Amino acid sequence: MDDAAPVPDDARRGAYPKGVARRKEILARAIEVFAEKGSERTSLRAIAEAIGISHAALLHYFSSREELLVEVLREREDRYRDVDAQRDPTEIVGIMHNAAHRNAAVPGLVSLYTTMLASSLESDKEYARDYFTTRFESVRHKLITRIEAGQAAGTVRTDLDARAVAALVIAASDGLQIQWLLDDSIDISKSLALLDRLLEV
Amino acid sequence: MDDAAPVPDDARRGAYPKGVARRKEILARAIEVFAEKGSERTSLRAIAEAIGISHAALLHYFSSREELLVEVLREREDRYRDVDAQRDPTEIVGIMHNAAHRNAAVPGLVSLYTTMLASSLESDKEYARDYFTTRFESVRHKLITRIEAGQAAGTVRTDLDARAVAALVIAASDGLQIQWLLDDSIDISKSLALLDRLLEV
DNA sequence: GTCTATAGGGCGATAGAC
DNA sequence: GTCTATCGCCCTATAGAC
Repeated sequence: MDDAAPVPDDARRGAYPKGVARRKEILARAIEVFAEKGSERTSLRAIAEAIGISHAALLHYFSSREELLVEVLREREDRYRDVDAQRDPTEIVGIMHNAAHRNAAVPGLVSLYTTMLASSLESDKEYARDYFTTRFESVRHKLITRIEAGQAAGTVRTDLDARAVAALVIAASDGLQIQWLLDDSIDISKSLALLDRLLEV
Repeated sequence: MDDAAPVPDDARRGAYPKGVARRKEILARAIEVFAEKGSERTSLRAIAEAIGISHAALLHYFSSREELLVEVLREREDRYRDVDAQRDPTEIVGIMHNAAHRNAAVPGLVSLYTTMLASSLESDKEYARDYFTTRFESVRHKLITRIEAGQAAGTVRTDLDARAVAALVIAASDGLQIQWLLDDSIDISKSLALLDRLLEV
């Protein structure tokens, strides 16, 4: 939160302090909107209307619809980074479980995540694809560290490849959320707790 | 494959024999096209062009773009139903593993599956949502039967809830495919084999 | 059964006034 | 910094000729 420097301290796209603040404000409002309305009506015009500005104003802060939607996901995830970091470093499924629990309150954001993930597979969606590949790689790494810590501490089976487990845990977490979005009788907690038990020594 | 009866023996949408044959032909061609090109350019116009007919002709056989894309997924899946049914009835992860192996050759179809799954979450996509909810429920059921058979045969841990395991296995399978689409260093087989081992007694 | 033509609309993005 | 206006595109779906 500097004041006069023209340096994009936000690490992204040349943005000046005032602009950065407004941008954050817009993102916060967008998160609220998506939490309620989900991946419905995600055109620039619809989002702008929901936020209460024009779609042209939206494009003043985000250079494209794709960038806006990705930044919504990033911002939302960043909010909980510190919370997760404070958890027991040998917990593995626990941190996904925690995220799933938070997400249960905002199916709209889970739906947006899924929609953007699918669209990132298209060749002209570089911005989204970069976000997801980087995100997956970083989450896998975080998990690998935890898995190895758990193995060293004797709470996790040592006959398992950490990277394969990490990919599996993320996959389970993402996949269960989708099944749950389609059928809320699916019990994400139950399946994740089960996976946790399977990994135990 | 009857001949003159106006009954939709295809179980769907009033279609007459000649029409059914042509419809299947179109679906087969569409599967080829998607296998190559994936979830790119999936507009009716683009699909029609790739197949070599007009988009209006396409709509003569499928009442909407949504229906066409769902039927592509259904047709493709139906092709392997018998193959799976013949496998050892106590195999669990094996049948997902098998599907994953088939899919590795056609990332385009996996990508289409993911895109349609995401879009089925939107409220105006009833046709797609019906397909996916029914499909998930039926795959879960198939797996539950296998899990219980495995438990009875003594090859699967008996301290696990079959439905929770089923949801987990499907989630893992779907989720790993997505990670693999974004990063082909992800080893689906390795993670699935690992899950298989975890379920063993 | 397949085509061409077109209706009819939403979209992302830009230009330029204030 | 935000707006209105508009461009130009692509889309789904339909109508009607052949």
